[in-house]
Amino acid sequence: MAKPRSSEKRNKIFQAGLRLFAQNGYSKTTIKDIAAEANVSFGTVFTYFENKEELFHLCVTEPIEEFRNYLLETSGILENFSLNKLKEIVDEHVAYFLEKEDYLRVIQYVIGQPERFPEMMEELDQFSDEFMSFIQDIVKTGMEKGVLPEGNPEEVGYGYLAFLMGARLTFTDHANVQLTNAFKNQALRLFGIVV
Amino acid sequence: MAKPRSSEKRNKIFQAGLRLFAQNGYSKTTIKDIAAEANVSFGTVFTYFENKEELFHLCVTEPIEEFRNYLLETSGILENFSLNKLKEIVDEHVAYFLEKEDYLRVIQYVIGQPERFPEMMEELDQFSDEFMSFIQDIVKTGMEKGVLPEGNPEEVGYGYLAFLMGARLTFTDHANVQLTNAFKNQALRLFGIVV
Amino acid sequence: MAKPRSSEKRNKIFQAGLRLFAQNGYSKTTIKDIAAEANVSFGTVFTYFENKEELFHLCVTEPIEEFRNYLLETSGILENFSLNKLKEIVDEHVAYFLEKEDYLRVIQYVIGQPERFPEMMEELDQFSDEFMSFIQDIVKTGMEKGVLPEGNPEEVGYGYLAFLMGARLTFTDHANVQLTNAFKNQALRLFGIVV
Amino acid sequence: MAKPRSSEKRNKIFQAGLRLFAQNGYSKTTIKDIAAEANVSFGTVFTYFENKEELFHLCVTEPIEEFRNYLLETSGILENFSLNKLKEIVDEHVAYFLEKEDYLRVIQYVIGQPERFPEMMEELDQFSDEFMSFIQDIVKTGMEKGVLPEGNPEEVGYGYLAFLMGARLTFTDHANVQLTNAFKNQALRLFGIVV
DNA sequence: CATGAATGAGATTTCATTCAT
DNA sequence: GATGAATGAAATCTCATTCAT
Repeated sequence: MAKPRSSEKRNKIFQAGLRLFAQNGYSKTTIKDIAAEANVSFGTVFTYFENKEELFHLCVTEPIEEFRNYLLETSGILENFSLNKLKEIVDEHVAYFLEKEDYLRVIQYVIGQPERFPEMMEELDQFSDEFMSFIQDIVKTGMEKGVLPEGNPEEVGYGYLAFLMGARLTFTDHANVQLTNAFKNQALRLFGIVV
Repeated sequence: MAKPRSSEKRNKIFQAGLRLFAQNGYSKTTIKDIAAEANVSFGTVFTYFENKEELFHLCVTEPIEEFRNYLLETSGILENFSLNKLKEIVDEHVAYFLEKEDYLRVIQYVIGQPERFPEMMEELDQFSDEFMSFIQDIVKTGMEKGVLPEGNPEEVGYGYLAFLMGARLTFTDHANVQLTNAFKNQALRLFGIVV
Repeated sequence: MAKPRSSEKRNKIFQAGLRLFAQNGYSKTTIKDIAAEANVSFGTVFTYFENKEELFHLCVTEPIEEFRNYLLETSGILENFSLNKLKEIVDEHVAYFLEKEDYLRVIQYVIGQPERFPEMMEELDQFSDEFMSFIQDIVKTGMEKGVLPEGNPEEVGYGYLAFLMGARLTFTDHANVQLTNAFKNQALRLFGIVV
Repeated sequence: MAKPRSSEKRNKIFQAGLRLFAQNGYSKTTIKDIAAEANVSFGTVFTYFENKEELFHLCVTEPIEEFRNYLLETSGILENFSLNKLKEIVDEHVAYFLEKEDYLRVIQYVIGQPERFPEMMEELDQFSDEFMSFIQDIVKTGMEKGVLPEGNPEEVGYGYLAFLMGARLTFTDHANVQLTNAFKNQALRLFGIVV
């Protein structure tokens, strides 16, 4: 049976799932917990989601689109490149990664068990390719304009993504200003900018 | 009842547990799986470990000592600092982090659920403090000797640890030479060294 | 709340229920399945039937009347008994039993669980008594007129009913001409007529 | 994991399953019920059987062998055919079918839902073919020796099997002497023997 | 020490039924 | 009357742990 795709309740359940999957992982999170967190009865979860795995799957894949829009929408940078613009973008990236703690934890959970969720891995890999390609374009443009030092754009892409993930996942202080600044500065260093 | 602390069988079970916890997380990993992976009978696991949680706990905490020794034993660097020495150390760090995939996944699992395993979190936090302090000392020394550019040593510490974790956890290619070099170069950039 | 006793929709639901109960038994058949098979919405089933058990109960008991009419209406046979008339009746019985596959499966389901549906069992028992009594009358008349060999009319009644039920329930080929003829001939043998 | 194939407990569970599946059908019978009937804890059922369906499957297929041995072992009849021998065999068949109530109910359950358990249907069909072929041989031999009247052996086979099944399934009095005799006599009539 | 049968708590999932729209 | 979202009881199955052999 087709499940309703949007409704206030569905959204509450979805957010509850995201939060709890992030906090406790997939197996430890129970449907009962999710229902309670969403202030919804047990059976209602199954009104909106076929089963636990589907809910998890959607928690992983649905936000990708938003992620894509947010992270790549700033591609105007390429036409009018400048150091300041780069700083702005990096600041936004860092802030966004630090803010999306729940979602990134869930993603990490999937990446950590690639054989278990191959379909989801593929979607995530595709997105990470897009993101790294975007970074590489920035690096290339920056080098051409003489704003960034010589370097291997691919390496910067890898390093930058790893850094953003690690920053969010390694430190669990939810929003520490000092930490945020540290990461913003260090992220710039990965582009070769030493402030 | 006191459990034997070392024996060939205990070690096989321990390694099997580490591998499977890394691959599937805590809940998905069953004692039966561990016993099979260790080529040991089901009940034998309980001969060497009180229960599943204790085994997991030990998988997280026992290797910390080795980690500590390996990562910090190179502290001779401070007395005789040079760019080449820094490069060597960074190379080793990157290589070591990439090699210890299983262990780092397990650690990440714990860090991702800080409320669930508070005791283990504390031990890990302590180690990460030590490691960052080590890095800060390097940065301070490097700046004093004019080998490293001015910067905030604390920020470098945060960024470097985040980077190492993210590098290992974001990319699942088990051992990619190209990737390894990328990470080595990028890690140096976090110290302000642009090659 | 009184439920409507007849309507096109009610009938569609009833037939759908009969078909599915016959195919999958009581527990495996869901209201959702019945609604789908009847091309009716889920809640509508409850507009016409108090609950699942009532629908099942009615599927078992409502058709008894039709069964009674069909099987016993030929009682004119007694007044004008002949071998040909017996053959006609037996042919009709066999054909009718083979045709009413769904209903007979449902009946068998109830007979197979006598403690579970005692009320329905009683109604079915009553009908089977009537039917056997009808057969016994035929046998008695046939013996008196010298058309049938000596025998125990009660035994023929038991055997004949058992045979008709078994014929329908043991062979699942829906309508096999060869099988039908076989059963017609064998049914006559139960009356002592060897063709 | 391979399950133990024989043990006192396994047998108790098996018999309990057979009894309850016969009484309540597959869906209504719960593992809890089976465990209670077998005087065994809930989880122990899963020590001996993979899951509910496997237990049911085995309840259907395991006894076939015994059935085969019992029903066909009397094939010596063909070499030394006589009316008395036929009577003996028929008596045994009737008695055996009436005795094996549980098992026959379970078989009937499967035959009634042929699409649901295709694998089991196949095994049952094979056995019923063997049995009917055995009956046909008897009829042929009996006709050749002039002991049985002319007739179609195939038809007798169909009719006889249907009759035995129906006899057991239509009447739920567990062991009624009068009924037994009725069925023995009527069964002979299917062979063309009118006593 | 080593083993694996026994146990039952706890998780997922199904589905009859209610009831507001 | 018709609909289908909401509910929670009840079923199956998993698995850590115990303990007799």
